[in-house]
Amino acid sequence: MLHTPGIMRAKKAPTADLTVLERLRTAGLRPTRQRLALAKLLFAQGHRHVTAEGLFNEAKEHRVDVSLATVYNALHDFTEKALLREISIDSSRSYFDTNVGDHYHFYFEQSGRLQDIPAERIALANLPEPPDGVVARVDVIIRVKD
Amino acid sequence: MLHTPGIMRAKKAPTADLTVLERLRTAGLRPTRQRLALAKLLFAQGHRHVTAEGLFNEAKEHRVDVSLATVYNALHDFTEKALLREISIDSSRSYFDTNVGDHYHFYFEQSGRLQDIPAERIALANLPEPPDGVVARVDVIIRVKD
DNA sequence: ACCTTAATTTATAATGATTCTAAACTGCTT
DNA sequence: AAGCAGTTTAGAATCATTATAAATTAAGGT
Ligand SMILES: [Mn+2]
Ligand SMILES: [Mn+2]
Ligand SMILES: [Zn+2]
Ligand SMILES: [Zn+2]
Repeated sequence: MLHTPGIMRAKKAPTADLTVLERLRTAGLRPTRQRLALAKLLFAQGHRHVTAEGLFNEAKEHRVDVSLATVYNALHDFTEKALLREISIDSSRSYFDTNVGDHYHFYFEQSGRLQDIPAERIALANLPEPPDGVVARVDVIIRVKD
Repeated sequence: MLHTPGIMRAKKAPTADLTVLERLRTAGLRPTRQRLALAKLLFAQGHRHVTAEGLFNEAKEHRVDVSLATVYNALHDFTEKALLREISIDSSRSYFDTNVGDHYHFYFEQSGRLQDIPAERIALANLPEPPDGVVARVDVIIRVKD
């Protein structure tokens, strides 16, 4: 007996899906259909830098039915739970980075693309202490005219 | 014979004004009333970090009659001529910096304030070369939760 | 001073990314 | 199965910024 497409879709998820589901649960986020689909797009392959609009379009290409508002909600929810980090590079839009570890960036102004630079590739010495408060993050952005 | 207020305003400008006027001319920008007034606000005292809205309000306080569109135009014209530099820190708005030399920043997230860090205060070694293109600028932003 | 012209200013509308609203829906616990 | 807080969503609203196009002005030549 052949299984129907409908049943196939509901079948127990393969490893990658389970991982994503666990990630959401661990973060305290309900693994809804929308979040699971977006998380799969975001975390399936290596590290990525996406915009809300970009992820929204990617979802459409993959026949993931999700609203733009939900993409924004998910990106922010993921960021709050440290599954993503937000990067301000261009005042016109926000980027979200699936690499939440310590690292820096090349920013290619022409294309708007971001590329990771591992933390150990740059020696940042003598970082001054702020006069008040605590350092939340140190951003290094090498802007490239390409 | 006493001079009228109208004539007083048209009188030869004091040193500070001349400097600003020369700066605009040297940059190839017509020293209009609006640009002169904004440049005076920007460059009169030490280095500053302003937003368009902030400068617009400051102009109002100083009875400088100028439109918001002109503030944006001037900030961008000044930036093109390297009298200012634009800083992207927060995706919601742009900052303009009167310090166009090599330096870095503290960003106080609570207040939205920026503070300069002289270039020599941070040792940036082993900066990797971009795969393509030429480095336009290296931004270092220390984000402080205050 | 007067002309001419291109640059500049400005009120106003438009844009575009992001956020808000409030109603419908759904995952999870009991 | 029921209840409910959490989530999704269409659509409206927001807000910084940019575009438009008409009025003004700086600069140079006469
Ligand atoms: Mn794909
Ligand atoms: Mn003042
Ligand atoms: Zn990254
Ligand atoms: Zn600065």
